[in-house]
Amino acid sequence: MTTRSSTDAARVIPEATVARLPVYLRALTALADSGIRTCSSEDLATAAGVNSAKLRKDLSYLGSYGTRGVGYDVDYLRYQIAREIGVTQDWPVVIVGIGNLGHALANYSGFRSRGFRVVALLDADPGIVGQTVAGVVVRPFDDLEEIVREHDVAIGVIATPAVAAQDVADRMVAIGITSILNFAPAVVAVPEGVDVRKVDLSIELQILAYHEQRKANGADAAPATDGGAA
Amino acid sequence: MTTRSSTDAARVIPEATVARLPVYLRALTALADSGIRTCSSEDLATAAGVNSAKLRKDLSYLGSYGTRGVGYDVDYLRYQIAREIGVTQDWPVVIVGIGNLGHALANYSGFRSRGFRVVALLDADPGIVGQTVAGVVVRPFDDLEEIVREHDVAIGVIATPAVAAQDVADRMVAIGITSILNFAPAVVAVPEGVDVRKVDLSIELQILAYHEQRKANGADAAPATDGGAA
DNA sequence: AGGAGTTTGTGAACGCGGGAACAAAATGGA
DNA sequence: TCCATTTTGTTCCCGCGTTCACAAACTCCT
Ligand SMILES: NC(=O)c1ccc[n+]([C@@H]2O[C@H](COP(=O)([O-])OP(=O)(O)OC[C@H]3O[C@@H](n4cnc5c(N)ncnc54)[C@H](O)[C@@H]3O)[C@@H](O)[C@H]2O)c1
Ligand SMILES: NC(=O)c1ccc[n+]([C@@H]2O[C@H](COP(=O)([O-])OP(=O)(O)OC[C@H]3O[C@@H](n4cnc5c(N)ncnc54)[C@H](O)[C@@H]3O)[C@@H](O)[C@H]2O)c1
Repeated sequence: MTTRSSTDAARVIPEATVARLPVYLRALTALADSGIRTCSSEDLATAAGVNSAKLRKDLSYLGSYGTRGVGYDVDYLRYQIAREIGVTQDWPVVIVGIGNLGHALANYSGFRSRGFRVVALLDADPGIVGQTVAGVVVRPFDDLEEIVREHDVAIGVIATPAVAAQDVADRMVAIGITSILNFAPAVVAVPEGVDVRKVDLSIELQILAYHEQRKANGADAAPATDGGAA
Repeated sequence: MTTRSSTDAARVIPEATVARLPVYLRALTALADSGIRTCSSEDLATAAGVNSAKLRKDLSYLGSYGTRGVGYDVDYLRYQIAREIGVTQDWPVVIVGIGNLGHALANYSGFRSRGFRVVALLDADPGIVGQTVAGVVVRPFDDLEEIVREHDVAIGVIATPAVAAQDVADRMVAIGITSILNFAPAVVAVPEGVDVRKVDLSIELQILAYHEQRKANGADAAPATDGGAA
């Protein structure tokens, strides 16, 4: 049915590569915006902050879209990557939990420009339901099923407090959502076939703190005194 | 072999392990909050959403803090991990770019409870400077140096538009910040010795979209009935 | 046309991380 | 005291991902 390429059989793209494709896409868009029509793997790798060999290998999983001795056509490669990722059309997305973070997400213009469309904002708090955020009226959480069916939503965003995250995820899964982006600092368990990705500010900061501490101790050589082996 | 105390140098913790320690810490806090004093690696692994063998190996990099046949003392292990990460005291943090996202970050209570303290909010827009956000007055970006020196800040958060990210990062690095958490969808280059971690909503969504697309296309390529369930 | 220069695509080597499996250590009961 | 049970800490193995290095392919200049 879809653009089923005749040449490719069982093309499996490594997960690490998949995670970098959006970065390449962003870099290509930046290049295109500055009027550049063609670039080498070296150019693009620099813009994307990776090694050029890695970039070439990553792109090789998609196909041979470059020209030896020349490089890559920026627009063409950008389209190919967008197609591979699946963002040539917009994906409908629902956001659950319209608190501090939910407001910021609702107002985020980057959704639209990167292949996503927020079709609904949902919250369980009657005090928030009915408010207009970013031009969209917040609807009760119980409308989730109706909305998901109506817009054929496959991707849900959780921006509720941690205690509610698992419940919200369960409801999403029950209704047919198969991809979840979780901002709550909680591990959410989902059945096979459902993807969950997490964005956790505190974890990122703590990783930075760890390295920061090591930098400090490297000069200092004075780790905290340990209570000793009991 | 013998669990020499923590003052031993040469203890190199794999990056993948470092990234999971905060998750263990969170899980341990949750266990402690529900009154559990002791747990097995299996219990903790379940709470953290990982394999128990991996958990044990991760913890073994820190030392031998468990008791065979018994498990781990929740509070003790929690302290050890917190100490290893470096969050037994608070790290001062500055946030640059107090727009939609910056507001949400400023209002985020999770900073304080997880080892971080927001010492300043900065913005370049005179219309935003002087406003009070989360009880803190937004200061001009040019005050960065003064603030960093005064509070000995090592960690900076970038929540500006993408075009400003590199400039802000450069200023931060010049002033002595050595760890950056970047929310802007841009690759920021920094000198050796400075750590940058990125949080990118669009990338996460695009990764989900890729897999979502594969699930949809899988109908014509998938081998019979394994299809996602099971 | 042919050679020099460029740049891609990929084969191969290597190191890191994940997971199974097991020996070592601690508890508790007979 | 001694043995069965539990659970940790560690070893071994395998697969994935990164990087190097180079042949193939293309352009451009003479
Ligand atoms: N604010 C930040 O910058 C930030 C940063 C990182 C992580 N987080 C995490 O993101 C989540 C949201 O943070 P926040 O600051 O926006 O919190 P918040 O309390 O301001 O907002 C949470 C919203 O979720 C709604 N909610 C609660 N239970 C719900 C349920 N069962 N179904 C639907 N909606 C429900 C609440 O009514 C509220 O509007 C939290 O888990 C927080 O830890 C926030
Ligand atoms: N809003 C979201 O939910 C969201 C989600 C993901 C990523 N992001 C990214 O986070 C960043 C901020 O998003 P936002 O929605 O808050 O944008 P915003 O435009 O609302 O806020 C940006 C703020 O940065 C300030 N600023 C601009 N240049 C500056 C400079 N050189 N120095 C200091 N401050 C400067 C502006 O005055 C403004 O207050 C953007 O890069 C955006 O792509 C936002």
